[in-house]
Amino acid sequence: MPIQKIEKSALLLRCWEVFHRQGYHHTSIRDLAEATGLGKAGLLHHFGSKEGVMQAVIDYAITAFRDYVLAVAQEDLPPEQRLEKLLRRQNRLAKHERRGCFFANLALETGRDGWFNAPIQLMFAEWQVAVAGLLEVAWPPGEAQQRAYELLLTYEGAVTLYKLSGDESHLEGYVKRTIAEFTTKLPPTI
Amino acid sequence: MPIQKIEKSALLLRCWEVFHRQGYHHTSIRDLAEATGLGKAGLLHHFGSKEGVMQAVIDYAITAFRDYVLAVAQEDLPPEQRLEKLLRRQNRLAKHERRGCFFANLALETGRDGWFNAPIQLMFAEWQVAVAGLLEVAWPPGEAQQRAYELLLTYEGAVTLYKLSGDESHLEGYVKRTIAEFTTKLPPTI
Amino acid sequence: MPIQKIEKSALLLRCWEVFHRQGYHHTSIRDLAEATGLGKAGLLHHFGSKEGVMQAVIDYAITAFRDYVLAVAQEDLPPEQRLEKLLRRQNRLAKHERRGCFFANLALETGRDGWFNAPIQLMFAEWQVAVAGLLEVAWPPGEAQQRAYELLLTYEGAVTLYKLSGDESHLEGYVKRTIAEFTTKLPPTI
Amino acid sequence: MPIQKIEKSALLLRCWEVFHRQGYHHTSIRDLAEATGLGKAGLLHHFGSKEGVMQAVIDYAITAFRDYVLAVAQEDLPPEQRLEKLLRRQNRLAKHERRGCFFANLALETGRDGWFNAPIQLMFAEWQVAVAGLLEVAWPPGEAQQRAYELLLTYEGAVTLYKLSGDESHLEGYVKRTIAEFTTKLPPTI
DNA sequence: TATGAATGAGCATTCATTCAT
DNA sequence: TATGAATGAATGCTCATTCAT
Repeated sequence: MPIQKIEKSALLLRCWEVFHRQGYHHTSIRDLAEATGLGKAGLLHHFGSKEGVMQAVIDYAITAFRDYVLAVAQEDLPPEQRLEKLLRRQNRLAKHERRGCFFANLALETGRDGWFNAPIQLMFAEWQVAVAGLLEVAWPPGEAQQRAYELLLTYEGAVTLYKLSGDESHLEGYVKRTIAEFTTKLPPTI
Repeated sequence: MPIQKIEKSALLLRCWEVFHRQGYHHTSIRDLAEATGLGKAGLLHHFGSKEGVMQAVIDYAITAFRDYVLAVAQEDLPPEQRLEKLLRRQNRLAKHERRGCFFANLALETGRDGWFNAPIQLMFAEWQVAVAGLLEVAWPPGEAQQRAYELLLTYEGAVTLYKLSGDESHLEGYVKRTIAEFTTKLPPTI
Repeated sequence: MPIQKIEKSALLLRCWEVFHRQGYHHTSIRDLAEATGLGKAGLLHHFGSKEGVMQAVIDYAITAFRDYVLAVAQEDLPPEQRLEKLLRRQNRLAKHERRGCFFANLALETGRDGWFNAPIQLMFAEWQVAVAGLLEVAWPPGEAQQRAYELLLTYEGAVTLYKLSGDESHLEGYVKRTIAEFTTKLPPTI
Repeated sequence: MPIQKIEKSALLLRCWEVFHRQGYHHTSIRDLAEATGLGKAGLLHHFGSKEGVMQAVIDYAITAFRDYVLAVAQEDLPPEQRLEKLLRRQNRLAKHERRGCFFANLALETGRDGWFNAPIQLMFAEWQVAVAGLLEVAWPPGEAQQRAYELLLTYEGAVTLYKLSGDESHLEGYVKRTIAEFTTKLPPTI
């Protein structure tokens, strides 16, 4: 049983990589089958359909993002280090094969009819909460929330330009500007 | 001849709409053929391949964007009105069938291997130049440029969240915040 | 499993007939699908591509030719009867729907770039060995070999004229002349 | 008018080359149009259909073959030189791009239903007459005719093996053996 | 649970040909 | 006479999915 679960998560990681690399429509069941080692029928046996695979992959990606990125906000570090670490981890994901933000890619590709929109919106909301929590050391709650929102916008823009150009300075400049503004506002630690 | 050109641009408008609605991979030659009224073979006679259609559509979309949005920066209006008009026209395009930014959609869908990346990057560069030109009324050139860059990032983020949620306040808030900051910095006209 | 193999060989027989009747380029996957009863996709599932079907068909045809024609050279009969039987069986194949020699047809149609040339050359070499073996009763090895070579040339010419005209005497004359020359050279059996 | 005729023959030469290289079914109107410089519609305007092009090409090829190869039989040379020259010219044609015998290729590709069979058969009959005429110096008419027939068979076989293997010795051996046998039978000239 | 065969719809593209100019 | 546009059928092949084992 637990072994099974491990296997399933390895399966989903493989599928996530393929979807992330090729997008939803451009990925075929065959691609996923080859990436996982299961046959086409085997994959569909597990997930029911291509859409089913994607749903499982999104759940997996969200959990992974929470554990790898958002969890940093709760670590036992000074807040500006927590913020920087969080943003850097986020960037690291985006740089993987220069794929950018998995969630934004998916949202923009599948668009208004996307059945995936809802979980992605929740994901973004969680991100804002986590970041706003950090910013509250420097700004009052309302302003912290607004700044977290604008940071999200800027990040998605930066990742778009990065994916388009391959120029990592879009991502790095984003972190630097954010941290710089944060630390100057931080109360002196004495 | 001129009649031909008009017809071809009508053709490209139709194709642009379909690509914008469905993305590149999810659009079939059949879809384009039906949208234009030409048969599949007729379309390919003009453009050679699906990729050829897309290339022509991108050229068309860039020209249209320049004429409809960027040209506003040169109009005979007070700068803050020019900026607002430019941003609002941009938003109007994004709200069309809730499709968001055609160029960003395309870039994120086709990604690093996209043969379309180069013209889109040029498009974004032009945008930054046009907007920075307007901002120079309020800020010194270097800062105006940096602010134009950050406006681009924020816009792409806003449009992503708009497309994801359907909530137009992402786009409207973006314009309001931008104009507000601009006008407070503007020298008094008296 | 063994059932499968039988089915596959029935499949290949059907495909061989179609290719033999229509040639390679003039045969479509659709034609093959209809001849076999499998759908187009079903056929391609087994062979991967039209070219893949042809490769399998060539292997099948070579094996069948060996078993049906060349094997006669080893039968337990007087040599002149073996030669005649071999040539007659060859003719019988050529007369099937007046298609001529499958291997020569293919070679001449696909030509120098044909990926099928190599196995066909081997096939012809085997033929020469088998026939030369029979001729050695009447001529010394070197001459037997040369005569087998010339018999091959003449046969391919005869089959060409037969296919062109439908006149079976091209094939029958070939056998008669060959056997006549062979038997006159044969040592008396007492 | 005469200029036109020259142009038309240049047109047909181009088409002949393409058909000879690719076979009938594997050649498209587009291929022919590109080879001739005329547009697709232009070609069809001249010849009515793809089949019409081929018919004209066959007429052209037959005339050219008569002029270039068969006419040698009437030249003012000793008969064995005429025979050798005729066979060598024939070989030269076959070696052109390693395409083999245009007429046999066509006959084997299109087969029993070929609308081209009749003129090709006439062509072969003419060949036999021309060669038999030469052989009559060495053999009585009936035998000369039979030998010409067998030479035709052997030639078609040799050209098949040449096309298959690219080994020119099939063609050269054919000429050498033929001439050798002819000259030994020739009455002393003294 | 897993696999190979099969299916019918759809893919981008090419075909020979026709038509209007 | 010649050309570009257009057409409807067909091309080889892939798609997501189902089914029998």
